[in-house]
Amino acid sequence: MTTANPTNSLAVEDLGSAAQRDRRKRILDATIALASQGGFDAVQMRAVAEKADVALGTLYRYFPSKIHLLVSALHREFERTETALRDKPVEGDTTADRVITVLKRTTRGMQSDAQLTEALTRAFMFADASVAAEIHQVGMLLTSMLTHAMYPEGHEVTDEDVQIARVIGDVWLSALVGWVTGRNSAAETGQQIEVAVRLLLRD
Amino acid sequence: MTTANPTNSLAVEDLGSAAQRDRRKRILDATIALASQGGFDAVQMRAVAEKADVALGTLYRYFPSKIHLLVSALHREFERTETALRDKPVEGDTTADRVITVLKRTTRGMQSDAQLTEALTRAFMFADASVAAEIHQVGMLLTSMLTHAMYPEGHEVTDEDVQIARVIGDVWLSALVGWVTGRNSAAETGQQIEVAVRLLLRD
DNA sequence: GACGAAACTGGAACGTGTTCCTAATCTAGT
DNA sequence: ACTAGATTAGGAACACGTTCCAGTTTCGTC
Repeated sequence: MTTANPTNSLAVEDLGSAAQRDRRKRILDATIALASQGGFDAVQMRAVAEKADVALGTLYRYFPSKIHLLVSALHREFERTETALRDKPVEGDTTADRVITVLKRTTRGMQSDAQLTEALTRAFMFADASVAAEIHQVGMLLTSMLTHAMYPEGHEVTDEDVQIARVIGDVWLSALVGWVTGRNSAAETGQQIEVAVRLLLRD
Repeated sequence: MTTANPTNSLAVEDLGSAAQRDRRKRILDATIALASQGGFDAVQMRAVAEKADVALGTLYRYFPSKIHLLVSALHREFERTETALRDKPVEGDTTADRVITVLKRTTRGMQSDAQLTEALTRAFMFADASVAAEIHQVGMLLTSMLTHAMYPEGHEVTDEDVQIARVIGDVWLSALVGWVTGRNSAAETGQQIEVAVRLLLRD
């Protein structure tokens, strides 16, 4: 899956020079700042470029589209969340409780910045095949977060566990989309997730 | 929920004159024709207007955005599917079997026109709050399809049944998005749905 | 330190969704 | 049939994502 990657496509893991890493960071910072302030529509490529102090062409060299940009931002945010979560063990007696705790905490975090969440979620859902790589990474991160919640310490994770985690991830995403688009309230969103988890993890 | 609706917003249920109903139909026909031929990107508002033999301004009078247009098209298609399904009783011994049958049949139908499905699904997922009404209708239709599959004949439907149906609908949508964006193969999509249904409906 | 390649800047230009305006046409009420 | 009001046609204009280009700067190599 690791394709040859000579000089272009700095988007994923290629580090580049310090200046390049710094540019990339500035771009993602600008993206998130604009997104938190005005959501998906406020993340305008010209505005991102200006705020990141980078030419428009350079922005496109780093991120080939607005969607790539936002999904990459989502990835970075998610990584932050995941490492923060990885440290402290999750409280809760049953797998269901732990998963619900983790998901609700994450959801609450996202709901505290509705605009940002709207921007990132919409981008994630709108992504087409050209963003498959980045999407896949985010999906893996989410699944891993969930299996971690299911089994706190290096417990074996079966195929079925992964399947369940994936289903839960799907429901979580759908619920988030429902919330972002104003179809569900925050309470309904939490309930929707809880229902799904309890149905899927009744052991 | 039925707000006053004097003259505008013909999009949902307002019938209007025969000529207007005909225009609306021509627009949706053109939309679906373009979508099945070239997917989301091929549904260009100028192209739809021309193909439907309608001015651009008129198109926007009937459907206030491309997303509204595509979601309305999805709604019409879904209604067609649902009434077609409603007739013949679903075969299958268990609830899980019946639900899987219905979903797989529907999925197969959609996969047979990949471009159309891509267009409609992406629109559905990209929709923002302003499309909430149309989205909600489609969601209700889907839930009703699923509860119908669970209980063939006028059997009572509990709250939990509806919740389960909703979860299944979420998973189905996520799976569809995965397929549409080239992340999952058709086989994986089917499997993903089957896994979720069997987990949720093990009685 | 000089050279060539790659990256960056600044900005023009293009495509498509959306808005807006004017003139022509249709519809309802008399 | 006539008129007022609503609807539609036709098309210009604007916004933002994206592409492209010419000139400048940075970077690796000798």
